[in-house]
Amino acid sequence: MFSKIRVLRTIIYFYVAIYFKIYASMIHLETPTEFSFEQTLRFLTRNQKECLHFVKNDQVFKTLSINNALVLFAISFDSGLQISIHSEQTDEKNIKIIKKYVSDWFDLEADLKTFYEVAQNDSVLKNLCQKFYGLRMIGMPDLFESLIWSIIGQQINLNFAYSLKEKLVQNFGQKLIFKDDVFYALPTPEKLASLNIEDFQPFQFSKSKAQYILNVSRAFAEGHLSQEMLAKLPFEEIRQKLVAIKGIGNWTANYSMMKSLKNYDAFPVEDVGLHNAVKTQYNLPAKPSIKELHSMSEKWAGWRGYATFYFWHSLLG
DNA sequence: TACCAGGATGTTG
DNA sequence: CAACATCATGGT
Repeated sequence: MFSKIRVLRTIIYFYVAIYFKIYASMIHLETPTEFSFEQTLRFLTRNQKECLHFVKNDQVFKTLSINNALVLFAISFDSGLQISIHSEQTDEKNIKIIKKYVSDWFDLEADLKTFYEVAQNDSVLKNLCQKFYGLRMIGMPDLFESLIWSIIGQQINLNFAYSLKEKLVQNFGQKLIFKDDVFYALPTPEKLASLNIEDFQPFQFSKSKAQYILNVSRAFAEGHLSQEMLAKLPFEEIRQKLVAIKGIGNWTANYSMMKSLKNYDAFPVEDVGLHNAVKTQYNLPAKPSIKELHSMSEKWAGWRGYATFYFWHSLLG
């Protein structure tokens, strides 16, 4: 009789432990009315070489470095976002950080209603908004990541850009192994700052591209530049501080401002993808000039970055 | 082979 | 300030 109670107690303990193991690390994140998980996945799966997140069975896997420790979590959708954390320690602090990260990443806080109202001024953009209803600007909550990614993407096609990023991440990034799968996170600024131009060349980086990446990495590693520092500043001051770094031009600055700093009006007007999308969507005989784009974009005032994102999305077909 | 790709910098008029 | 030249690297 005594041993039966012990067995029973053990069983109960076991299931209680399982319960907490599973449910203590399940997080629910409310989504706004204008939110489409389908469009989110469509964007996130746009390139097979993407190595900083992973999508399988409508679940998005992401590794995040929190206090120098990698944490893996998976996001799925079921009347709101469900986040499960696959990590040993998941304290309240980490949960808070992850919630904030996902909210920023999928841009859950943006006032999409107002964007859609503004889009009514432009029949072409209005059409895209109906087609991609609920698409939010999938961002990069980490400014360093968006700067590195946009420098990689300068003047080369996206496919090649993804393959350069893959090499950078796999060779210098942080690695986490979970159930025989390998998950990566971006190299730290310190790690990249410690490299030389020659270290990049075996991976097909041009010398200038490597130098630009070093410039940004060193600025971050040495504390001359940080996301917190910039986030407080007004639009033009942020842009100027970014452009002051050799290798960051207007396109890169605006790209990062829209993707990482929630400057929804940031407008990477030099973007070739935008040019192609606008040509197609407006049925123009040729790609628009920068001047023409500035003029067209007045209709999107306040939301030029969001409009750009929708035009990019139209390139997926 | 010439031209293109989610540009940036430097020089010239 | 705007137009041009040059830089690099791979893909088509």
